[in-house]
Amino acid sequence: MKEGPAPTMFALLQAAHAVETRVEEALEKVDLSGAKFVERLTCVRSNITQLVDRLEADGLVRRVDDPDDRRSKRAEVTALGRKRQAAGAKQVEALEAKFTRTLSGVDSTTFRAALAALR
Amino acid sequence: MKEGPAPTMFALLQAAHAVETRVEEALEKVDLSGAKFVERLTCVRSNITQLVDRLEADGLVRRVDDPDDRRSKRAEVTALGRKRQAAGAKQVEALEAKFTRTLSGVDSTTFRAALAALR
DNA sequence: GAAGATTGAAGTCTCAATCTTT
DNA sequence: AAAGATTGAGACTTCAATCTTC
Repeated sequence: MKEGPAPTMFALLQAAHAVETRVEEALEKVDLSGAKFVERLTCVRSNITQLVDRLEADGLVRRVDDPDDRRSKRAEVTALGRKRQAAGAKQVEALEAKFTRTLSGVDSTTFRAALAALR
Repeated sequence: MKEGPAPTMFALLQAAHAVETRVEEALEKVDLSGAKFVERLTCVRSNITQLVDRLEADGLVRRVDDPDDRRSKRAEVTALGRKRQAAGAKQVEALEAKFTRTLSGVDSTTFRAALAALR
């Protein structure tokens, strides 16, 4: 019945998942999602298209033609978008503070070095 | 232009995302996905229904009526399912080994304690 | 009514194919 | 041909509603 302790790799994934859930919940308070808040650029183009679709539907962003390149569209953040972004940032900052407190007993340099090695 | 270093919280999420991508890629080699391999029970019921749908479509699982409770279905793993599971486990083990090697310079007890605190 | 499973709808992500513009 | 955006399809996840059985 060999069944060692849960590998560290899964402990990492589990911890990250828990943190991510908290981030999503915090952003939900201000009617945002993680994806909408981050507007990440580390994804495929079609994902951005759909994400901007949803942001535009929420009135947070407006598509504008790029005058310099007619293939391009610019996503212009609306006033509501800026307000929402600020509210989201506030939520995330609060979470970061709590995160830091939770890890107050840990040497952050070492911890971050370990995470960086895994990237 | 205050713009501190990327918070540790995001470093964690980023590292976990990188690791998860590698896990998915490894499982893809044996025609599995992370969800199909883990068959996690930490999700809502409707998710399980759909996951079993996909597993059944792949021939890895078979729905069987529960004789003791006519509301229930049992998901019986097929021979192919067991074979696939073993292949997936092999891939994951290899990744874990690499993961451990990458973190060989880190005190795993401390690292795991930090992760556990975040759960 | 509560517990099983399922369905429908929506968000997030990826890939392949397409269309326009450069 | 290469670079922009988009569309269509599929995987994964959640929630709300429904249906059957307990």
